[in-house]
Amino acid sequence: MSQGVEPEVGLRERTRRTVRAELMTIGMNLFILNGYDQTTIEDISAGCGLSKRSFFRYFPSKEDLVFGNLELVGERIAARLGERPAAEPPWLALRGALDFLVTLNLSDPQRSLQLRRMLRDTPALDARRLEKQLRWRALLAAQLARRASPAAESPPPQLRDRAIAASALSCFDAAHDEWVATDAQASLADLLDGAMAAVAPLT
Amino acid sequence: MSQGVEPEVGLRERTRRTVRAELMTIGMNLFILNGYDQTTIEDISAGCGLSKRSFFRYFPSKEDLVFGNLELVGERIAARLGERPAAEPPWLALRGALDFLVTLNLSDPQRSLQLRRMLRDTPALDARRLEKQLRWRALLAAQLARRASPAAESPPPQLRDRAIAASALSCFDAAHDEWVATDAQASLADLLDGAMAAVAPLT
DNA sequence: GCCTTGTTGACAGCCGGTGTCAGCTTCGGC
DNA sequence: GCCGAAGCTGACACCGGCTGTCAACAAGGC
Repeated sequence: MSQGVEPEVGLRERTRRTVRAELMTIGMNLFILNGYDQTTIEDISAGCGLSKRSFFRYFPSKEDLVFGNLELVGERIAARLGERPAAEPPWLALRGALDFLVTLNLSDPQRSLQLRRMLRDTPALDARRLEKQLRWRALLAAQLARRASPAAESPPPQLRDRAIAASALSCFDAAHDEWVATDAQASLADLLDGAMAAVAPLT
Repeated sequence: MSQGVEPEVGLRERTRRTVRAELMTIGMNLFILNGYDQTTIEDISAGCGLSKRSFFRYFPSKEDLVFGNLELVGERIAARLGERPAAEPPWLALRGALDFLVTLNLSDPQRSLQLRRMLRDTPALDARRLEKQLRWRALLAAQLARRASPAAESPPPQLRDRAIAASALSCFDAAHDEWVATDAQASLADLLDGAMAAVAPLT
């Protein structure tokens, strides 16, 4: 018995992770059901049998219940970008890296739709999502900087990389909104292709 | 005497506008001096001889002290876009419209630098700026939709317009950040040219 | 078994934001 | 001028997100 897959992790850490996950699912369910602002932290923590104070020992803020994993997502996209062939032009490489986001959304389309609709009804929360995206921007720009780029001096390379990375993310947002508008009927990958091609050719 | 330039506006409205303006300047000064989060609404309203409650009769929230005019700015940019020749390609037309933002920043560079630095230290506030920019995005996309565009069906026109508008705004952000990084030494207009040209040729 | 460390609930407090209310000022009609 | 309607104000109470503190308890290492 007791053949733990992770022998390094004790009871403490295991229960902690369980509670964390439970708080996330309970919270998201309540958010989608009653709205983000209408759901208080006491509602969520009471659903877990915890006090309001204890909630903040698992999450630094209410928003992190929703966006806690988003930094990791940014790192993944950047990692994908790093794996693209060096000869590929930046715009095309970004399109490839963004396939990670496409796959992520398609892994649970229903959830993705619900989340996006909740954000639409909670502008302040959507604003925080954009803030997280600023970090993605920086990570992607840093990856572009590592790639061999046609030596041009007229735009400082840092500016060039950030502008391209930011534009690509904007295109994804536009595509994602359109995808939500079609109730996930359209192909997110095709929409992203269309959005990016509309800005610059995907050569 | 009493030859008011605006006969329509009574004493009530005049004092109201005065107080509003005073709250904005006092607030911004305190924000830049002590930081946004460290400045309480009572600090600001007390500086104006008002109670905390009265502050909210002039501004719906603390953030609106900083971003109150931003919606108007978006409308102005969109208006500029509407004035561009119909034959001009969208990317170039947006570059022209964004000259409004360039001029705005250059009208008081010092203030612009201080504001941007404060936003850098207050991520939550910067997030709200991005939220306002979402509105700009929509306004600009709507203007693009009004323009004659090469009939293409593969990307839905709404998606196409939003992607292009969002990318242009992202380029401005990148250029603006670079401009702030150079302490306003570089030419904001040139940086914007460089950023947009790096994404797509400004033809 | 003991001691360190982590976790918890309870309490108090700060701040942004809202509802309410009574008292005052401005304004418009007369 | 007068007077009533409408606007503005401060004071108070309240909510919810968030933080500091503290005593009690459970888990883990030794």
